[in-house]
Amino acid sequence: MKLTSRGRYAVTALVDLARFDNINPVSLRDISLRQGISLDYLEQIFSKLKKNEIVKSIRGTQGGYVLNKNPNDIKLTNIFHAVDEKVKTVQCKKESKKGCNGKATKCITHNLWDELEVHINTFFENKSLKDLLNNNKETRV
Amino acid sequence: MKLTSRGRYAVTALVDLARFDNINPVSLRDISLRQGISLDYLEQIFSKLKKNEIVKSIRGTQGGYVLNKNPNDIKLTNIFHAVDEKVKTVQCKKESKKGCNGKATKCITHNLWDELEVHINTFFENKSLKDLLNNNKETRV
DNA sequence: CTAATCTTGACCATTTTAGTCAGGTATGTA
DNA sequence: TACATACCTGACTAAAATGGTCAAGATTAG
Ligand code: FES
Ligand code: FES
Repeated sequence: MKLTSRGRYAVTALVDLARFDNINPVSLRDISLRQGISLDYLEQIFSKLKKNEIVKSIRGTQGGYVLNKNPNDIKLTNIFHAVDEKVKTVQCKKESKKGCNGKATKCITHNLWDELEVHINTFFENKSLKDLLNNNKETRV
Repeated sequence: MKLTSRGRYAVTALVDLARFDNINPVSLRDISLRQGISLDYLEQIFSKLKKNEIVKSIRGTQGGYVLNKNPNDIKLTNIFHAVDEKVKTVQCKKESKKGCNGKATKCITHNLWDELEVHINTFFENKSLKDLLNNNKETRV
């Protein structure tokens, strides 16, 4: 199971953004330079974050992005959902009674994978951007 | 983040094996038929499980595989490790002070990804094959 | 002997990832 | 008004990972 760079970048970029957006919009160019993430890739990512109403954009000179919500209301779940970083422990559809690869029934370990998915998602639901900001200011233990 | 079929198959196959190995070795062919997993793929998987001393093999007619340990001592961690299903939340090396892609320092969200990795691995460390057997008996009735 | 099984290694199609590239369009400022 | 800054969009691609298949052989019970 691995976390993609896209998901990592989305969170990192938003933490960066959250730190600086008090006064002015933050440009992707700045984030790119500060965090060492490709500008072109960031643009793809922020396009998704915008569609999901996590950030707002301001065009033109001196423009950039600002958060569209309180950092406390932006959970990792929301961020990951926005950039299609989903937790998938199975192939089969949840609604369907069928198993993976169109098998007639669910497999004998199915409950386990459901549990695992819940376990991971719980982590994402309990972390907000606010937590990450605090966490980082404290230089943390 | 997604769990690979390889990891899922390994666990499913071992649960199947654990159910039947009381008397005789269990052939991969049987597991393949019961669980609907490609025989050739199972062979790759069991080769790794054997190298990691999770199962023993018995060759020849009436041969097959048997568990090499008590189901209680086979954790998901062990199984996943054996088949290279690792939890990776970052690209950078843990030992190194450098960040992802050879950056000079770790990123500002690094702690988060470490936490996440621990959170997931904890789940795997607390589940044994025994748990899955019990679990399954309960739900079967 | 022969059928059932494990053993090994090569091979491959498809999908995903992590970007790059090449254009736009909008807008504050000089 | 010119122009630099920044967002916006879509196409493209190299490399890796995934989820297998295929072929050929070695062991051993019956
Ligand atoms: S994981 Fe899909 S059938 Fe169990
Ligand atoms: S995840 Fe590698 S530097 Fe933070």
